[in-house]
Amino acid sequence: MVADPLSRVFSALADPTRRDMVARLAIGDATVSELAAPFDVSLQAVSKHLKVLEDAGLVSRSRDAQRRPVHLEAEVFDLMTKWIERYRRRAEARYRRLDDVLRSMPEESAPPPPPEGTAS
Amino acid sequence: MVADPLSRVFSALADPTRRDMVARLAIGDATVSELAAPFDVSLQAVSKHLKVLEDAGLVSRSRDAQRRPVHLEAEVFDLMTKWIERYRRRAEARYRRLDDVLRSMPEESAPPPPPEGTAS
DNA sequence: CGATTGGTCAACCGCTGGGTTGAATACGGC
DNA sequence: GCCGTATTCAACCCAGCGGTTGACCAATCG
Repeated sequence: MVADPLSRVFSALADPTRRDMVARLAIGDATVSELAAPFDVSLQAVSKHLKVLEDAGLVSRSRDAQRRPVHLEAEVFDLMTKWIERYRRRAEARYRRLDDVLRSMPEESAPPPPPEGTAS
Repeated sequence: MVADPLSRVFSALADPTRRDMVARLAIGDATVSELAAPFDVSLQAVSKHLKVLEDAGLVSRSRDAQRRPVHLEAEVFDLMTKWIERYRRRAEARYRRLDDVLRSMPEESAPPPPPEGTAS
């Protein structure tokens, strides 16, 4: 899995089980078994999910005797938030602009608008 | 593809090509061919990508003669943003709390903390 | 030391995702 | 009505994902 960071984060969170794990980890660190408990899957499956989350930078794992406590890393969320906010704002701005245009020229809507239609 | 909305949105954006398309659409609506131009894939592949984005509620498609202009829908972004913000805030709050704890009791860190380790 | 607990590695399996090509559909122009 | 343009549908291919089981490490307990 050698994808770009953003793809890794998004695809890590595209799985509901992994999102649930993140939700659980937001409350506090947990061991693999603790994380596995609520889910009806093998420990190995959970281990795989954790690897995905770790590769995405969403969690980190340390060591405590036999246990491997999992810790949620909040910073990576920013990567997503920034990307999302960027395009959302642009889209919303466009929407408001269009709104203005429609208000200022209400007759230009039904018939074929002049020539070309590529630019904006 | 009958997954929950959040999974659909995250997994739609897990693909770099689709993110690029969203970026392009943030500038303004575009036809399928226009969207396809920058990418080195077939028109059919682009059509599939658009279907994924549409199923996720990220874009909508109308009709203009033979063309099917694609429009970015900003609202769905909120779904993600809300989810992300929720857990990020919790994780950050925990982090600050831990910080406080560590500051107030600097000796309790290295040796095995009392018994049990499940709760928090 | 051997046994137990906690977790990972490896191989495999069925399904889906992203890509292809080729045929079909939906319009507008003539 | 026919042709070209814009897009989608259908079938197929291959890689990767999420799941399994079985074997394997790591560390603590007796």
